[in-house]
Amino acid sequence: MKDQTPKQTAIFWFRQDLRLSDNPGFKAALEWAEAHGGTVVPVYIWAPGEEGDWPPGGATQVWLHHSLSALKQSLESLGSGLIVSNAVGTSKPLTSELILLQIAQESGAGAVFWNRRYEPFAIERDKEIKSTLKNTGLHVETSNGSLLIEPWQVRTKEGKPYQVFGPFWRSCLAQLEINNDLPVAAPRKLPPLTKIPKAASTIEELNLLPTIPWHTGIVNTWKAGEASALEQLQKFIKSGLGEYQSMRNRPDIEGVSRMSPHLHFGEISPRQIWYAVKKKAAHDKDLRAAALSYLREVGWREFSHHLLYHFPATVTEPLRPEFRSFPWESDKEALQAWQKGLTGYPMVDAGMRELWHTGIMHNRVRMIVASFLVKDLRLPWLDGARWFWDTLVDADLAQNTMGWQWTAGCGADAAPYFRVFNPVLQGEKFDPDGEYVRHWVPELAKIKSKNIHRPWSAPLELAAAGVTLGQDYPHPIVDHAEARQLALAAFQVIKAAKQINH
DNA sequence: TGAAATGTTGGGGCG
DNA sequence: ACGCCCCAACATTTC
Repeated sequence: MKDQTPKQTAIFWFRQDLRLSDNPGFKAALEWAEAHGGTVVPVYIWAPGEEGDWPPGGATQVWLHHSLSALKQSLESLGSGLIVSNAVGTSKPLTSELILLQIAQESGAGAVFWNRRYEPFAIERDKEIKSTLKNTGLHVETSNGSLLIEPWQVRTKEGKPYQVFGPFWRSCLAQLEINNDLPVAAPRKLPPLTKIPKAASTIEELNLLPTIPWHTGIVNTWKAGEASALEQLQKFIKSGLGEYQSMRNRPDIEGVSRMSPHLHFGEISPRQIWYAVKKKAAHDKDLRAAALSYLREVGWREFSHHLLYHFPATVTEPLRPEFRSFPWESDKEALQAWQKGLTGYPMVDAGMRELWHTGIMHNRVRMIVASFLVKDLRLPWLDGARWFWDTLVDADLAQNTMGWQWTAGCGADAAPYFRVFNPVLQGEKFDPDGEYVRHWVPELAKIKSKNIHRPWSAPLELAAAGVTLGQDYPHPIVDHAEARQLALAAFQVIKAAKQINH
């Protein structure tokens, strides 16, 4: 190759958008390449060191491994391929920036494309990379591939970011009625990947899978990748949407869409979901309410990104400053009991075990276990957030942060301090037959549903089932009624702190 | 996207 | 027959 080779190639940098359909950044790269008579080099860079304090957790890595494999296969089946680059484990430290520059040089690229991310450290890094690449004469273009509306495109009348979900979503809906691009179909074929850069690695070499195989539950529960995401969406729309409103809080029933990990990795876009659901509802008027209630949950995902973008400090700091003086406990044993699903509260333990085993936890149960950690045990919400970060396949900084701050009461539109979930009542209400508990806490499988959420109050039944509390299943690590009083008392402390600050 | 405490009402048992 | 008490059942208030 001569030095004067025209820069015809476009690099597309895959990040949290591991799909080919409705991928605006990828589409832009393809169009640029076509216009310049060149090709596209699809790239994925593994650089966990650039993820701030939140490098991908164990479950995330397992998912990523399989999602990258699926993506690579689709790219290859369309005549292209995926360049996988590893910034970790080499003798000299590499960065995404250096890797992109190197690939650009080797492939004679004239442009680099990607879809935007919204985590504070990612914004910072991407800004630097963009500036560096531009300074070397490259054309750089970024797109919105992950959200219905950009965080900065929704504002209150005073021009401020929203802190309450209701008006936020109303405003989004109004905008989306007027202006919402249709999803773009996947390309039917791709320009060939002619030259493999020297830095190219393999998915295997990223070492994303654990050496001790704890991840079989995840593998058996899920199928990562775009095809699986689209298939699951269709299945949900066909057979789950109608009952969504009535069943969405029932962890013992398949009542939810299970889109969250697919959305996190960008195997599907929220816009694809939006249009598929809208289309179904237009076809079947009876599904209108169900469709709105489901899309509202997609709205919470949008809201979380809005909050993360406008209040980046909330990743570690409470949005409400008075919570800095909340008297959190420090109890390693209690934290571990919670993590392992050994609190003695069946509903909490079932959730934590489901999480550990499958990488997911039903949303209703997330609220229950989170409330238990933060209010019954009074352990810091960040401890919970970090555990979820490591164990959830859908771990997403925006949603994780918002969710935990909501539960702790220190976030936007948060649960008021006095709202303390009773794990027994929540179990009786949302797992009325005890099937969810029976599945994840098999020690209690023989206990009748009347008592399964409070086994300690049924000594005869426990004896008949051969279960001894303290041996086969733990005693409750706290008394909920007492714990509630202590939580309410703890909140008086920050009430006082708020007074002093004002 | 709670739960507990407190207040109110009305039917039925009972002296 | 009547008033009194008890206590579900429901409503309201409080945390």
